[in-house]
Amino acid sequence: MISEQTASREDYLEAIAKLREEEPSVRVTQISKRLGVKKPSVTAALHKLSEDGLVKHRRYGVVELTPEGRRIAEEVMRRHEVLFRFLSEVLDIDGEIAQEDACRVEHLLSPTSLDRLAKFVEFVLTCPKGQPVWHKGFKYYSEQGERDQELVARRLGEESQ
Amino acid sequence: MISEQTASREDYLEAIAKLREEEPSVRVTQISKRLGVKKPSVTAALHKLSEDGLVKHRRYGVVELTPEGRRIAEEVMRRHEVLFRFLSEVLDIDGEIAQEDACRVEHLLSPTSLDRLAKFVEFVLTCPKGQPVWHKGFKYYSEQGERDQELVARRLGEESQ
DNA sequence: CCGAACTGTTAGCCTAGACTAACTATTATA
DNA sequence: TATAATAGTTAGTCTAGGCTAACAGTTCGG
Repeated sequence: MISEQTASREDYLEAIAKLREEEPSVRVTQISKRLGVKKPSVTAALHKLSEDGLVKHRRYGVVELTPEGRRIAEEVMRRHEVLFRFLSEVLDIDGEIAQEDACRVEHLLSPTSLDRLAKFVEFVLTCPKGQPVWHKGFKYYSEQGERDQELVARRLGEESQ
Repeated sequence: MISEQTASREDYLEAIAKLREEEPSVRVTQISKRLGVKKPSVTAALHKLSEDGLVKHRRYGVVELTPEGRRIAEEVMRRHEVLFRFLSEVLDIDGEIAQEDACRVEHLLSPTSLDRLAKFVEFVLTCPKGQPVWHKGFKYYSEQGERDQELVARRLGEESQ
């Protein structure tokens, strides 16, 4: 479903958890479609995840998360959510792209940055000081900037010396 | 120098470019130290990068970027810079962590998101509407939030349904 | 100018993940 | 119930990257 070339263990757990919310039983084919990966890759991944006690899976049977697997999946989903909201709601990135970027980045950001980002998103969208103006302000600024992207890049470069 | 377990081709190009700024000639050992990777890994990486025409390197000699290699390296450094500034200046993340996160994420974010993030950083730090207040506002908010982090997380969760 | 010390390379092996081709179970339908 | 279709697995390969051990070049000091 979501286009990706390579999926990590965490992606599998996340996919299984999401599918579980949508359908009563999770099967290899569903995971395969969702992650854009062939079925043998899913089988292989499930083997490893089984060994690590994160999923339960008997040959030709359904796939389930263990409590530990579920815990991790939920953590990943939380990270995904934070990133997705930042990209789509704060940066106003197209939903499709925001999903893909969130998928890729969700495994790599440190907990520190992630937590801080969560607070930041919360802050920006809540705007406690009562200035939701800033959001419109950014959109305006950003659209203007589309024309002289180069200029902005150059300014960034200079300031960073 | 920067702690990392696995480095991508782009990391090598970036490291070479950075080292080049610091010292007249770049050698395998320097790259190895900088990326926290053993020397044979560097040799192997240089082979591939040579095949792709991104670096020039003769056995036991110095390492140089080709024009194309330099172009890519500069692009990566720009991405790194944008991410680092966002993390350290906007989110106020510790410099060490910000560097590491930027290193990991810089290869994965889409150009769209990256450009938008660059503009966002510019906007936030420039604050065209003349409200640098917001920055202090976030710091305050964020410190308060440290105590009831859980609560914030929960609120995020609810809203995302 | 020769050997010690350092630098770099090769060879061989490991891990994560993905793929195809071919085989085995299961399900469903005539 | 037999057989076709679908689902899942196995086996064998591939790629990117990393590592160690052992070998080969270079350089520097005596």
